[in-house]
Amino acid sequence: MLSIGELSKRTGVKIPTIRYYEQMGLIEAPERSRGNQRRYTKQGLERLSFIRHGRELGLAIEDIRELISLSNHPESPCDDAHQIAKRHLISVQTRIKKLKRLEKELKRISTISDPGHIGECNVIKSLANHKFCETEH
Amino acid sequence: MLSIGELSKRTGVKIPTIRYYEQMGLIEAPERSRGNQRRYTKQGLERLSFIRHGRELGLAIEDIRELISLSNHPESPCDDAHQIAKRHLISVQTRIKKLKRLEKELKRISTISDPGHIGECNVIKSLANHKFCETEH
DNA sequence: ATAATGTCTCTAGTAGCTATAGGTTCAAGG
DNA sequence: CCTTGAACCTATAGCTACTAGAGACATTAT
Repeated sequence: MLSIGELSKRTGVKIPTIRYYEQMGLIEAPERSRGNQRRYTKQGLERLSFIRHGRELGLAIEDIRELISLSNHPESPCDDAHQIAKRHLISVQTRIKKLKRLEKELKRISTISDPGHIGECNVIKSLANHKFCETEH
Repeated sequence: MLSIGELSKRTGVKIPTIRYYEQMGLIEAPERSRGNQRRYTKQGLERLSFIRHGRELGLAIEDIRELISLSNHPESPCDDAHQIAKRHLISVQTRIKKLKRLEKELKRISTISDPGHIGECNVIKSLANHKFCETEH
């Protein structure tokens, strides 16, 4: 039986976050000690690790909830789980593309040398100026 | 003089967001029409564009606030603005790295073929299993 | 003049936590 | 057995950066 602190250490999920997950029904409320403290089993640890991994991959809580409910019906088709992963893959690839454009721009504006006062600062100018836009609006 | 709707169209910032920025003091409260509607000048448009660009680059509101206040003192040194851009560049590069690891993992788990039922689903298994972790915990 | 669209304020909701206050319980040392 | 200090409890509020809704008023086009 694990206390909430031990569970937190083993999963890397912070204590208030664990309680928050319980409150929103993402994990089951565990047994309590005589003094009303939470006591977790191996199952509790596994589920929280599952959630942690999903969050690390950037999945939304609701996606994780869906995956959990899928995994509770071991005979149901696997397609849905793959769909969630694929959908998320696409959004991750989109984010990577955007960040790379952004990286390029930041590199450019953060390495140019400036005369020394804000009036001539290219960082400020870049942000003010539409012609540096890579997205249209 | 631009109405809030026109300003919104030209900058790509949604109307409630513009009002929110005003409320939090990121943009100045503009003049009003006789009927109490906001009327923006070219300056208002420029400042909001500046903010929009910063947000597109992923800068936090507080960073943008700082840049604005720097740009209001045109004789102050330019270093601070570069610092903000550089600090942000590093965080962007970190995010890119993380997302790429994530992309790899998602690609792997979303393309493997499974026997058809959740009991054998590798998407679920990957999330449950520590040995697939690329970060330690 | 009237209808359609735009705008106003105010409040509450969103995601995913994090922090604080004030009290209780647990485990270890004496 | 008693004490002490860390860990735990609940409840509430706060965070970032918006977004959505209600109900009323303004502007614009016909």
